[in-house]
Amino acid sequence: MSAKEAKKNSIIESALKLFSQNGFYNTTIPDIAKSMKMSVGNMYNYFSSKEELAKYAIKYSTNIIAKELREVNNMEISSKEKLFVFTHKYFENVKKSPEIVEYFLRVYLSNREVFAQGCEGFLCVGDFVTEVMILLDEGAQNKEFREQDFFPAFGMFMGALGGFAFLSGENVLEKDLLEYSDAIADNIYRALKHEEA
Amino acid sequence: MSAKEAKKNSIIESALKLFSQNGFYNTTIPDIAKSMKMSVGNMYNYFSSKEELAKYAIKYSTNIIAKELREVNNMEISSKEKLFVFTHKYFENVKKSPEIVEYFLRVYLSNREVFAQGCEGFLCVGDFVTEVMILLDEGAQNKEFREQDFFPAFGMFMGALGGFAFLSGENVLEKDLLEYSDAIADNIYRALKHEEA
Amino acid sequence: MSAKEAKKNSIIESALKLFSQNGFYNTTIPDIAKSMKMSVGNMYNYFSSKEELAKYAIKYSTNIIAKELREVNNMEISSKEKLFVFTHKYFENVKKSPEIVEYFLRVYLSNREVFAQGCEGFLCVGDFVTEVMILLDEGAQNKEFREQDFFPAFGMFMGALGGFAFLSGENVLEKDLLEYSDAIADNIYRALKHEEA
Amino acid sequence: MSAKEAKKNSIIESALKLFSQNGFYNTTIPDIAKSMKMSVGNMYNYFSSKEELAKYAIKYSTNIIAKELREVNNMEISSKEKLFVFTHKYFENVKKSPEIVEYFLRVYLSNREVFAQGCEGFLCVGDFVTEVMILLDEGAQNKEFREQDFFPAFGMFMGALGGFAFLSGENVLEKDLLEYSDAIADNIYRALKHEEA
DNA sequence: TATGAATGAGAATTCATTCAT
DNA sequence: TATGAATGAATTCTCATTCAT
Repeated sequence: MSAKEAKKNSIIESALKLFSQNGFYNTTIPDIAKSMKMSVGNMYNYFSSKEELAKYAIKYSTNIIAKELREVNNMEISSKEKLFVFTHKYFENVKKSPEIVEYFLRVYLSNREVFAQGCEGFLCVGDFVTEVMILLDEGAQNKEFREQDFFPAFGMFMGALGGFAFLSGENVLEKDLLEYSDAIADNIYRALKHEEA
Repeated sequence: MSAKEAKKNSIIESALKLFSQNGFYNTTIPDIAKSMKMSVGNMYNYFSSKEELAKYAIKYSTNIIAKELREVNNMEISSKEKLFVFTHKYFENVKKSPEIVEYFLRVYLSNREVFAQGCEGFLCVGDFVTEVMILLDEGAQNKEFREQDFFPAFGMFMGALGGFAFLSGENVLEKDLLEYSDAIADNIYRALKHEEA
Repeated sequence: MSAKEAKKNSIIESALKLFSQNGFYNTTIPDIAKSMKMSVGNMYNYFSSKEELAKYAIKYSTNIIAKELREVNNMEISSKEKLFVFTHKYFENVKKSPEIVEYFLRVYLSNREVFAQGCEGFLCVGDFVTEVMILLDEGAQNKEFREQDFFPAFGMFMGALGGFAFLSGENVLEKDLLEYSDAIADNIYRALKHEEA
Repeated sequence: MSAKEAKKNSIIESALKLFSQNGFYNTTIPDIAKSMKMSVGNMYNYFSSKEELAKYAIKYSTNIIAKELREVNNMEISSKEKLFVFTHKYFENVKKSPEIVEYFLRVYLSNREVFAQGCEGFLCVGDFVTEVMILLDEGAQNKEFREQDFFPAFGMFMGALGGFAFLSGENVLEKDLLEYSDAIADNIYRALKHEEA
């Protein structure tokens, strides 16, 4: 990775944090520049616009989560176990780097206009969606999960994880985030599993 | 309801639509005024600021959904049936008036700074949260649902419904929204129910 | 003319002066606002962009010159006399309101990109071009002027008048502008007239 | 000419093209550097500022036209013939290298502020002006041209040629530029010549 | 109540120029 | 001589809010 690439990534990480904390429209380029201790003008040597930066950021954060799930998918364990392991890793991530998931929830999902050009369909989050599909497909082929339409299963999986990350961000939870991990994985598992499984 | 109250509500409905379509920061007061065929100045006779209007809007839309769920809660049917009936009504709402749910998902959940003062905790969405609690509590007391922590159950319920409304808004679904209703209610039910139920 | 129309015209006049003195790119919206003693934001209640203002200005200044020439064209005098009378009136204008002609020469002719959209062909200066055509055509029909292609005659007419306005703007002339009027009209007339005329 | 001189000239030629196409303010130093395949920083080893480059460019383009006219002035032909020959050569230039004349018309004449320091009076275009003076003076001494003030004669000569180059640049001409050459030279000649000539 | 002109503090972006390498 | 990252002031345009009418 060239020095310029490294700096680009470093800017993305800073932007990710600021965007997820303050929102896209309340984060200014000077804010990001200041957090990087660089000048406003120089920012534009790395990204041609604020929107472009936001698009790089969603790809960056998606890759991190996708990589996590890919590793789990590659493990030699049952689909049920994969569900529990990934849920746990996911919440660890939310605890350690909340900006990654919050960026997805609060910036990407909510500011369609920013990502309209260049992130059509699942273009910018496809890596992660693909891994979720793999997890669900495998489980169905194993007979661990019921056969069901992709969308309800996907919506339930993402909704349960995303919804909880939201609650965590709102600081309304009474216990540590990780203490809920198994209960949530269990809910998802029960929703997906074969009746008699 | 006074004439003024009626006009206020009419402004809220217009704002709800515009905010949910274009986002809070891409909807201007002149936009709202124009959609109401009234002057900007006059808008301020009804709401003291854009933020105040946004707060009224979240209460307004929450009430609609809460009322829907309250009616279901008051029915003389099993908790399982309540789940299915409400899910169906919810998706009917999403189809008929997507702005109500989209406002919650894309404006309220994603622009914390706007609602920070005045909507602390569940202050602005409490009516709905309360009804969800009632639904879950009753199910547990019936022994239809397992005993479990409120948050995982709540997050899963909201996440599954919210997540699907998102997918619907993204136009990625292959079938009509209502055709998914039972599958989603079923997923939620399976997650919540007693093992042997 | 509404009060708003009047103010619009007053802004155009101010802008015309500043643009012609300092050029399009060295005149800022704050400059124009300051010259009008109004705020920057309010400027945009009258013109949606700096370019739009520039386009209004070329139409405005063209109309003034075109009106002058139309009056001359309507006089009951020979084409030769029209040439002399208009040249004189034109230089009076250059002396009295140099911004009108200078805007044409230094802003309109030299910043094609600004006028590209909306002033195609002679769209924004057509009024004046039409009058020149009438003058030349009439002279040809009178047999006062030779038959010749429109473009060489037009280029010579405009070039001689425009070129001199430039020299005047450069402050290189030794005598008062008006003292050159007859000599210039005479040059143009000699170029256009019938040999034996 | 040293290697450095050669590169300087090569930069000037590139800049001339870009300035005349896009205008002074819409041509950036990075644009010029890119067209030269060199770095911005290195550009400043050749020219201390953008303005300095623009001043070199006007001298460069003036020299080309002046040289053309000087050659004609040195021919052993009548003043009338010189007028026709030069007009033809001038339009050949406009066709072959429009940037040279367009630079004069669209950059030099219209951006006084850029050339204010260093090109006072005719300092940067003097070579050409001198040759025009020689042409006009000789004609007057020959008795081919009328005695008349320098400025009206000069303005008409430059105006007719410049005006036509403009029309050519606007792509409004119906025939090939060179087909107008004699008609234009004829107009100029008729304006300047002795009555009985 | 109602109007819409007016304000002015910001926002994103550009670009001539410098400077460390 | 050559590179291109870095600087930061300047520019256009936006918009919530106010206020005279």
